[in-house]
Amino acid sequence: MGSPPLTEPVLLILLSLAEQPRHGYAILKDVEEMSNGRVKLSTGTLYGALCRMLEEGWIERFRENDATRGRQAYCLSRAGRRNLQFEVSRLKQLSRLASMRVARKET
Amino acid sequence: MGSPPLTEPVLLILLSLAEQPRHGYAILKDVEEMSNGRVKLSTGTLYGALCRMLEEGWIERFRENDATRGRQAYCLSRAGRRNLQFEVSRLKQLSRLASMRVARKET
DNA sequence: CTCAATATGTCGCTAGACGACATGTCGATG
DNA sequence: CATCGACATGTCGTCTAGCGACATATTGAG
Repeated sequence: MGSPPLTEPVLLILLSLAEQPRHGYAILKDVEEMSNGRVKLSTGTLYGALCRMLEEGWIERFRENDATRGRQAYCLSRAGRRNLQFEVSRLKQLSRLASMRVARKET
Repeated sequence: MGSPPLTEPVLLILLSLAEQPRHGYAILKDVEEMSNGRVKLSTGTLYGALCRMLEEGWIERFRENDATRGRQAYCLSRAGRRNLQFEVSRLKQLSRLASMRVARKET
């Protein structure tokens, strides 16, 4: 369909969950690590995005056996994984195109 | 420094100007073509972004010799090109990371 | 003349990102 | 036991980018 409804924070969150189920705080740390400390998601961004993704069925709640407290983990749904794969292939295309364009006019 | 102040529309516009100077309408068409018809920038997005980029010194006005009408072209500034190169290398990194993460858990 | 394509620009709405704040648990240290 | 910092989740208000809709003007084709 249209242009990416996929913003950068959302992509990074999905990427984080692609590896393994994680709870919110772990996602925060993982995203920061993934981007070498550049992207520090605020909790506002994180939980807002998680909420939207739940509604759209990209992620699901993941019950931990020792689910003691509010500590709740999330995992990618099948739809979410498919979606992510699609977006990543798009990203690869864009990346290739961008490299070519930038390289051409080099001084 | 921080996280990408570089949104998708802005990246595509810079990429369009990286190849050659263009006026607004040509950028619109080029971006659409680059993305295989997926990304259709509205003029609101385009001129808003151009304005911001002018202010930040990423692009400059480019005088055409036959500058008859309001038709005005833009070109990348040195700072803009440097910035673009930086962002593209970042994009490549992200793309690589994303590919790995998505591939790992393949069924 | 009229219409479509070219071309530039404004305005208001909305959604997403983000900083700041609020709350609570848990383990270590004094 | 009191306290402090890391862990953990969530809300709220603001700010801004994106975008659709509208306005306008030129130009070449039919």
